[in-house]
Amino acid sequence: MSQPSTDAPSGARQSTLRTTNLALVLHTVCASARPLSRSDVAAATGMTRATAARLVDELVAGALLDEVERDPLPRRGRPATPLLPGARLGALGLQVDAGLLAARVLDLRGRVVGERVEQRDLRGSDPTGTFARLGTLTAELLDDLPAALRLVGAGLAVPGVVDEAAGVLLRAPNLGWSDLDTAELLHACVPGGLEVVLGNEADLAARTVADEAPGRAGPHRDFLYLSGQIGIGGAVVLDGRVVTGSSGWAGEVGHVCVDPGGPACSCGSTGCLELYAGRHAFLRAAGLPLEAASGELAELARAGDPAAAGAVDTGAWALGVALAGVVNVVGIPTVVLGGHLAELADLLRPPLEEHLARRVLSARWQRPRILGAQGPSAAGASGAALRALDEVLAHPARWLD
Amino acid sequence: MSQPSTDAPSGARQSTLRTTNLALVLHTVCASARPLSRSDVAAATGMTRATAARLVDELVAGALLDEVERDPLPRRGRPATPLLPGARLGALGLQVDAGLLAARVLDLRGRVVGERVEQRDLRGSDPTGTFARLGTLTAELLDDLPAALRLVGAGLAVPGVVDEAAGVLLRAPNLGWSDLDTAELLHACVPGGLEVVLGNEADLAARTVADEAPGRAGPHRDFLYLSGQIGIGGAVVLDGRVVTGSSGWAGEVGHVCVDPGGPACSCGSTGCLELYAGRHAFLRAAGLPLEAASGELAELARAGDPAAAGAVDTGAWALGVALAGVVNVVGIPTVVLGGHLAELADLLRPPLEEHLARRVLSARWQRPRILGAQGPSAAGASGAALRALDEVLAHPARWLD
DNA sequence: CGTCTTTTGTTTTCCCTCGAAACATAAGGC
DNA sequence: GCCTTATGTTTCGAGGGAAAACAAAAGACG
Repeated sequence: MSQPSTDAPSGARQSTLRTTNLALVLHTVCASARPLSRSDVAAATGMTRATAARLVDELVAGALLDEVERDPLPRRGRPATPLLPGARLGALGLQVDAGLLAARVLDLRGRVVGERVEQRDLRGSDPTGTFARLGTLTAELLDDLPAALRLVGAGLAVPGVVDEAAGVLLRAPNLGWSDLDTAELLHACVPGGLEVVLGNEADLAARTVADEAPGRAGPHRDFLYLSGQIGIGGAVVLDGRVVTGSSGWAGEVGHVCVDPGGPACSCGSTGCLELYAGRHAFLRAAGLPLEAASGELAELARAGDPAAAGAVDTGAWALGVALAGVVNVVGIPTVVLGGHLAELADLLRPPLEEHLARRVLSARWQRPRILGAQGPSAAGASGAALRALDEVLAHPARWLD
Repeated sequence: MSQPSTDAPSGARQSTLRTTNLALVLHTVCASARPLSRSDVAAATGMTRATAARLVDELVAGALLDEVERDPLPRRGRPATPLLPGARLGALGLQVDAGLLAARVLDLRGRVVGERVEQRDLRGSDPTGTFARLGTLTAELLDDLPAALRLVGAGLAVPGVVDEAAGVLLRAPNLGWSDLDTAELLHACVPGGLEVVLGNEADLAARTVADEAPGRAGPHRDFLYLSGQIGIGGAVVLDGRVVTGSSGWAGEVGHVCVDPGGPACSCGSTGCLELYAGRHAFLRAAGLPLEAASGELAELARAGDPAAAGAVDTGAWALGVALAGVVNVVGIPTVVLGGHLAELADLLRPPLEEHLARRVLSARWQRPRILGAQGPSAAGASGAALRALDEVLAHPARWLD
C-alpha cells in the first residue's frame, strides 16, 4: 500500500533549512499571478533580500526559475528583474480512457507545450495494443518538443482503482481491465528512463480545477469533483489538496446507493448512482444510442425533447440524493461536474441545486453550488503532468545539478 | 505532508530548526510505548547524541519531559536515563451532551488525572444554567488536582456543528441550542484565564480512538468513527488525523439518505439514517421508552425479543446503506461505532458487515470491518483534552518559559 | 544637466544551531 | 583491578540565515 506520510521523521539539519527555503521561494514565485522580483520574494516570505536573492540565484542557475525581460514600466528606483517558473522544465501527462488516448506536456508555468489526443473506443481493448498506440503518440509528441525542454516526470491517468506504489491498475470496469501491471507495459512504450506514475483519473482531473498552474491555486479550494465517464468517479479536494485514502479505493461515488429498492447493479449492490446518472443511463433514458455524445442529449433537452428532459430530471434526482449524502459527510458544499457531466452541467444545475438545498443539512447556512468543469478534454492527462510538476515544487533541490 | 495548512508561509530561519527539532524529540518520546533515553532519541531521529541530549535537556527543564527512575535492569554500559512525557502538564476536557456533563483532566502521558461525570437530561435545557453547573464541576475537579499540575489548555466537546474559530455553537438539535456564543459563557464559568476551544463531539471522540495517548498512535490509523447520540455524528480519520472540513459542517452521517421514499425528517429531507438508527428510532422500534438505555435494548435482543431484534435488523440495514456510501466515497473500510451504538456493536456487527460486503465496491479486496469503541463514557471530554495536549506536541517551544 | 530620492540587488559580518569527534562516566565481564 | 561497552558531555568547526552597510539603476526635480 502507499504510505505518503511515513516519511522517516528525521531531525532537521542546516541543509534542511536550505531545501525548505528553496521550496518556499519556488512556490512563492509559482503561486503568484504576476512575475515577482527577488525583492518581492523577500517581502512575501519574510526573508531578507540577501537570503531571497541567494536562493533565487540558485534556482535560476538550475532552470527552475527564469529571469524574464522587464516591463518598460516607468517606475522609480532600480528596475527589478521579473521572475517566472522555468519554461524549460516540463512533465508528461498521459491518459487512457474508455473513449480516448491522450499525451500532453505541460511546463512549469502550466502551459501546454504540446499534445496528442485521439478519440478511440477502448472498451474491452487489449492492453498491450492500447499501450503500444499510446507509446506511438507519446513518441510523436516528444519528437516535436523544443530540444531545450527537460522532462522531470510523467504520469498516467486511468479510469479505475490503482495501487500507486506498485504501479498496478486493480480494477477498471470501463476498460474491462483488472490487475494490470502498468509499470512493465509503460516501460516498453514510453521513451527511455522516464518513470510514469499511475493515478486515478478523477483524482488527477480534480487537480486541474484545484490548481490553475503548478503551485498556483484555482478559485476553489474545497470542492467535490465528479468525473462522469461511463461510470462516475469522484475526488474530494480539501484546502487545494486531493484527499486520497490510504487504499486507493476512495471516490467511488458511482456506487453510492440512491435507492436500496432500485435495480441490481453489476457491482452486487442495488440502486447505485451509476444506474441513474452514468453515461449509458442518460443516453438510454433519452432513447439515444450508447455511442451518442452528451452534447446531443443536451441539445435535445434544450429543444424540449421529453425523453431527454426526463433523463436529465432522473439524473439530477439521483445525483441529488447521492451528493447530498456526500456533502453531509464531508461538509463541502461545492461540486464541480467533470467528464460528460460537464456538458450537462447547465441543465443539471437548477434541479440538482434544488434537491441539494432540501437534503443538505447545512444548506441554509451555505447553499450548495454546482459548477461545470471548464478546461479541455482529457483533464486527467493535464492532472498527471501537474502532479509530476508538483514534485519539483516540493523538492526543488533534487533538480539542482 | 509537511505542514497542516494555513501557516503563513514564512521563511525558515535558524530558530525554526530548533523549534522543529524540539517538537520532533518530544513527539518521539511521546510516540514510544516504552521510555526512551537520550541515546534512543538520537537513534530514532537520526540526530547526534549531542544534539538530542541538548534538546532533551531543554524539554526536561521546561517540564515537557520527565527523567524517571531507571529500571534496575542489569545491562552493560553506562545506565540510561529513561524519559517520559511530562506528568506535570495537563489539559482540561469538557463535554456537554444531551445526557451528561463531564470534566476530565489528562496529563501529557494520556493518564486521567481527575474527572467529574454527571448524568443529567439536558435536552432543551437553559444554556446559562447548564454552563454554570459545568463550571461548578470544573471548579471541584481543579481543586482536587495536585498543585504541581500546570494546565496548558482546555476544550469543550458539544454534540453539534461549531465554528471553532469564533467559538460559536451553530446548531445542536439534541440540546435544542443554536447560534450560541460559548466563549462568553465559558469565560464566566471556567477558572481564570484558561481558554476553552470548542469542538464537535464526534471529531473529538474519534481522537480517543486514533491516539491512545498524546502523540502515540492507536491500533487504527484510518477509520470512520460513528458517534451515536440521539442523532448520529461521524468523523473521518485519515492517517491518524481527523479530517475536518473547512466549514465545520462535516460528519453529518445521520442525515445521509437511506431511502428517498422514506419518511420525512425534521431536517427537511426524507429517509435520513437517523430515522432508522438514531437512539430514539431504536428504542421506539423495540417498544421501549425513550429514556431507556441502549444496554436494555441489547439485552432484550440477545434474549430473543422479536421487537428488539427487529429494531437491530432495521438499524443494521439502514447503517449498511449509509455506511456503504461513505466507505465507497472515502475508501476506508474500518468503522468504529461509538456512543450508544458501541453498546449495540456486537449485535449490529454480523448483519452490518454482511450488508457492507454486498454494497461496498472494494469489499472483495478489503473486507469492511465494524468495531465497537472501547474506552470510558464521555469520550468527547478526553478528546478535547487530547487536542489541547497535541498543541503542546506541535509547538513545544511555546511552553518553554 | 546635475543632484537627490527611491527601490533593488550585493557584500560583509555576526550569530545560531547542528554534526563530528574526542572525552567522561557508570555500569558489567573476566 | 582492568577491560569492554553503552550513555552522556564537551569542544570545535561549518553551514546558512539576519542585520546592516554598500552599490547600482532608474525617475524626480530644481
